[in-house]
Amino acid sequence: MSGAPQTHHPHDASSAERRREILEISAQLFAERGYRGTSMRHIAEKVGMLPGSLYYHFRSKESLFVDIHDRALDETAARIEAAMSLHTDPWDRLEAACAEMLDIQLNPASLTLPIMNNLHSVPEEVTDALVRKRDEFELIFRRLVDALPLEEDIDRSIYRILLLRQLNTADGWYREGRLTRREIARQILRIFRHARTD
Amino acid sequence: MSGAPQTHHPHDASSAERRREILEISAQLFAERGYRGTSMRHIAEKVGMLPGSLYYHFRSKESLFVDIHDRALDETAARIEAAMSLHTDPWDRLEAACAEMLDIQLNPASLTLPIMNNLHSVPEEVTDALVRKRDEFELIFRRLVDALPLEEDIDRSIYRILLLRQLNTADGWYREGRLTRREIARQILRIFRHARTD
DNA sequence: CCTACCGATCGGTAGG
DNA sequence: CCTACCGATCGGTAGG
Repeated sequence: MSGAPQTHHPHDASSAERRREILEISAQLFAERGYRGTSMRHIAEKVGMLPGSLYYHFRSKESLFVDIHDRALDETAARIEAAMSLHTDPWDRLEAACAEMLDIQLNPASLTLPIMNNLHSVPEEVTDALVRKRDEFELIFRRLVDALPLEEDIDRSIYRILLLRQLNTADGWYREGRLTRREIARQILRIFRHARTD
Repeated sequence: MSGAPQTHHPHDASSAERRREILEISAQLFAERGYRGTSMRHIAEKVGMLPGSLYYHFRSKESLFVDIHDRALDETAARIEAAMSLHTDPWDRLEAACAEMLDIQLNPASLTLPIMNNLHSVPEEVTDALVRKRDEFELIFRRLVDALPLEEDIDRSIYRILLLRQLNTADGWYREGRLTRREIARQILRIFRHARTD
């Protein structure tokens, strides 16, 4: 319960802070320019240290990325569960989850912009671990979708995949101004809402 | 009408063939590993020439990518227009277009796998040209969606964007075997079909 | 966390 | 289309 990070070196308070700072800054860079397009030198520059110094905090670029990815998913899962729990109706629960997810994905100031997709820009050695973590995360949506009173000719597996794609890739086209995040969540749900009439 | 490529050097028949071969092979590599993850050396190796020789056929890696992108969109537009034109009902036309689009996006042997999204893996100098070309292509879907008898509280602009996202990113999750491309097109349309009842 | 550095790889070019 | 090469950049490390 101490919450100590699983680092491989002394983790006093200031070191943990610094580590967190590196995570947040590099998360933004990875989100903007992709894994390969983001160099350790660039990260170091924005953090305000020299390139080699990053390796005092992280073993490698890959482990830095995996760390961001895992933390982002954990935090996102927690926020979504909290938002869902305020509702009981299955459609309301789904909408709350989607709105929260969009809010996270579309907020550039967010600590958590994981590059949820386009894993082919990440070296193959780490994709296995990322996919496993992601599958675990998506169980939330599997449960949400399974609880829906959907029309019977809709494949729930495809339905879930399509919905998640929509949420995860929204940052690729969203532009501040025209529509709020919440209005977009509404429109997505508007399209995906196919209630069984019983 | 000669169909001669707009190259900057002699384009006899065999040179045009070679050029085409480079385009097809590099298109696949770009699709698999992203722009930055694909090196000119790797392309050259798969084509069967030495790295420097690629520059006999293309001015730069960027221009090679832009060329692939433009050709892919032109060919895709032509195929979609042909598929659409077999129908008159707006929903049938949309479904035909989507099925064709999916068929292209999900076919690994296809000459045209453009990496339609994730433009942030491409250097900024070329994204303007790519986005312009893409906007032009998407006019097809703008017309298709505008012709639909949609329920009135659905934003056609968002609707079009969401549908295109779905089609363009399908290769990120599709796995051969479980469902055919046509069944997926059906499921997507099943979700996006919200007819006005009038 | 800095200094100083390594080997590998990259896009690209001159000259034939 | 090959030979031979360039400068730049990359992830990472030793030693302090």
